[in-house]
Amino acid sequence: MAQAPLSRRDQNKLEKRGRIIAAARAFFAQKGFEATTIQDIADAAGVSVGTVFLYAKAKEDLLILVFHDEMTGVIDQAYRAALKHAGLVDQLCAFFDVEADYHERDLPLARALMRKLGYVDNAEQRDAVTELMSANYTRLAMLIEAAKTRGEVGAAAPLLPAARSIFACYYLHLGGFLSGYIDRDRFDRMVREHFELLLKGLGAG
Amino acid sequence: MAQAPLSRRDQNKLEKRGRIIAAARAFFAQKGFEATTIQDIADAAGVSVGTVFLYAKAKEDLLILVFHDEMTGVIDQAYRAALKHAGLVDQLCAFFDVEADYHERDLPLARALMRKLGYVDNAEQRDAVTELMSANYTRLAMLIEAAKTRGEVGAAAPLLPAARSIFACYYLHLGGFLSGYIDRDRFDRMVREHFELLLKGLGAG
DNA sequence: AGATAAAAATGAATACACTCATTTTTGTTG
DNA sequence: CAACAAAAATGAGTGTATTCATTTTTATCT
Repeated sequence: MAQAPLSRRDQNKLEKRGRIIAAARAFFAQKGFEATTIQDIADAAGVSVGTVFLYAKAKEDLLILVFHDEMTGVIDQAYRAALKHAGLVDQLCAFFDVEADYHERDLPLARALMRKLGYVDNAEQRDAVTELMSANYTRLAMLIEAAKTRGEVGAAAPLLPAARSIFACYYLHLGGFLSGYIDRDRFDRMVREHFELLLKGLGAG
Repeated sequence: MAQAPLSRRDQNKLEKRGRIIAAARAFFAQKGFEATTIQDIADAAGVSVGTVFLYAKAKEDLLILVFHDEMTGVIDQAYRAALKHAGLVDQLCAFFDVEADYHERDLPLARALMRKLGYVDNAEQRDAVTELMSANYTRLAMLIEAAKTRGEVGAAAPLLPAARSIFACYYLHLGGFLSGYIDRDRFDRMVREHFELLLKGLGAG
C-alpha cells in the first residue's frame, strides 16, 4: 500500500469532506433526510452551502457518501454472523438479518437510500454502489462455494448468478419491508422461503 | 359490475383528473420528468397549479398515475406474448421482454419511476403499485401452474413465492439496465440464466 | 328560486435545492 | 518575498415544488 502523498490542500479537502459527511450523517439520523437542509449541514460542517455542493453534486449524493463507509462495515459483520451457522439457508438468513437490522435502525434514512438506489445517475456514485454490491456478491459467493464442498450445493452451480439471485430476493423484500407492505417478521419468513426454494429448484418433484 | 352513480361533481373531477394525467404523460414523454414543471401540466390541463396538487400529493405521484393505466395494458400484452412460447423459461423471457421493451421506449421516464418505486410513502399510491404487482404475480403464477401440468415444474412448488422469486430477478436486473450497469443484451442473457438456475435449483449436482 | 353549507379550485407566498460570478486561499516561480 | 496562476470556497441569486388563506363552484335544503 503506497501512502498517498497528502499536500496541505488535499489534506484540507479530505478533512472538510469528512466534516460534511459527519454533519450529514448526524442530521439525517436526527431530523430525517427530507427535513435536513443543505444549510443545516453546511453550518454544522463550518462551510458554505456552495461548498457542500462541491463534494456532493446533489443532496441525495450525500446519502451514498454516508452509507458507503457504514455499509462496508455492515457487510463484514453480516459475513461474520453468517459463518456462525451451519447450513447455507441459515447462513444466508443470518447474513441478511444483519443488513436488515442495520436498515431497520433508521427507517427514514433507509427509505431515502432505497429510492436513490433506484437510479444512480452520477458515475462516481455508481462506482461506490458497484463496490458495495460486489462486496455483497463476493461474500455470498464464498458462502455458496463453501456449501459446495459440503455437498449442499451442486458443483455445477454458477457462483455469481446464484449470489445475484439470492440478493435479488432479499432486495425485493427489503423494499416491501421498508415501504410497509410487509412487517419484519413476514420479511424474514419470506426471505427464508425463497432461499429454500432456490436451493431446491422449481423443477424438483 | 354496478355502474358508479356519477354526480356532476364526480364527473368533473374524473374528467379533470384525466386531463391532468394526459398532460403529465405528454410532457414527461416530450421533455422528460425533471424538466417538466407542474405549471406546464397545469396549463396544458387547463387548471391551476394548486389543482394539480389536489390530484397528486407530489410531482412524483403523477408518475404512478401515468403508469398505472399503461402498465395494466403492458402486463396483459406481456402475458399474451408469453403464451406464444412453449417452455417455461422461454415464456418468462418473452413476458419480461415485453415489459423491458416498454421501459426501454422511454428510459428517463422509466428511471424516474424506478426511483419512485424504491419507496412509496402515500397509501393511495401504494395500493396502485400493489395492484400492478399482483397483476404481474398472477400472470406469472398462471404460467408456472401450466408448467406444472406439463411436468416442467414439480407439483410441490409454491406458486406465489416462485412468482416473486422470478420477478425479483427481473427487477434487480432491470435496475441494472436502467442505471446503465449493463446493456440490454446482457440484461436478457442474465435474466434467462437466472430463470434456468431457479428451475434447476442450486442443489442439483 | 334564494339561502346555506360543503367541496373544489385558485394562485400568491414560501421554502429549499442548486448555480455561478466573485472572492479567498494555496501553491509555484523568479 | 512578491507576483502570478490555479484551485477552492463563498453566498446571493434563480427556479420550481409545495402550501394555504381566499374565492368560486356545486349540491342541498326551505
